[in-house]
Amino acid sequence: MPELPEVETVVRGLRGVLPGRSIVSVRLGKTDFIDDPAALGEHLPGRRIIAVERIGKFIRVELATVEKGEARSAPAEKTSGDLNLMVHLGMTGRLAVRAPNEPVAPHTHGFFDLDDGNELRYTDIRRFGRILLVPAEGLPEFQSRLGEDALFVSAREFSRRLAGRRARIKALLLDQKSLRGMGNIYADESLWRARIHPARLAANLKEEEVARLHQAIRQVLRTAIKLGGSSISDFLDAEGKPGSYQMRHRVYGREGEKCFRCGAIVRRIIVAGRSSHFCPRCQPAPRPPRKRRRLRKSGK
DNA sequence: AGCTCTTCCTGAAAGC
DNA sequence: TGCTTTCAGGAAGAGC
Repeated sequence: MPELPEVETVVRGLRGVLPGRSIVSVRLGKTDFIDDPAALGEHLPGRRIIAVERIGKFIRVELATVEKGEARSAPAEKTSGDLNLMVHLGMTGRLAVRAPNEPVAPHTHGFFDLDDGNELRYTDIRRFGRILLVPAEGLPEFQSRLGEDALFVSAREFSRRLAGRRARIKALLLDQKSLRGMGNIYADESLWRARIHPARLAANLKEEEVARLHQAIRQVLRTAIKLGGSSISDFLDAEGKPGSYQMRHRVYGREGEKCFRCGAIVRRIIVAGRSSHFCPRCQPAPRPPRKRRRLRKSGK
């Protein structure tokens, strides 16, 4: 499933081919994951791609209106865009440039025809992804609804975001409004590295634990990006190549196997509605051992 | 504020 | 063998 490292990998791939290209036309299949399907055909054709960026788990394709008289060979870049095509890959989304004669993968629901004859294709088996247009002036608000990027957040800001929060740390890591870009795999991996149990309340973390977690997140994400992300459940980069970070997973998907650090058996529990993998010895549970306590016989 | 539950969707895997 | 059920999960919304 695409999380920050996978999205970053896709963005880097697209950045090499998309800027400078113009969108000629748009063809759509199923559209239930698109905010305003009609708007795509209305506003994209004729615009030129000037940049590709990552905002949390969103891919931002920045588009500019091509001025009248400006040849299609005119230098790209510099002008600032007036429209952004935002793509969230959800669980199974893929975004890649393909030649028209290449076979179309099943569940491909979006074709953005480019002026060089190629197609930017959006494929999404489960359609948990999302596509929407955000005008340039709406971008600040769009961004403000997401937290700091998990890869760039400073130690100070990170700890400020956790301070006083009564939510479980796992829930906060997954909450995009708190920290953008984290997903289930990297949350579990980071917590294991930092030796923090996923069900701990953020407010109860000691200062050094918060610092350790911040470090762990950076390390895990950086290494994952370097390896092209994790390819489980068929993630492929923009060129169709798998990443290899799944080989480095220390707890995710390892329930019942031995902890790489201490040898205890890795467990899986549900925290914040998500399956959470952890080592019961390295990541001690918070005091009330998460058992469901019987309601006390009323009285006082 | 934050928890649980539900919804969306499909394919893989488990169950019978 | 083959059909049925369960599960996985990002994000949003409801209800408590």
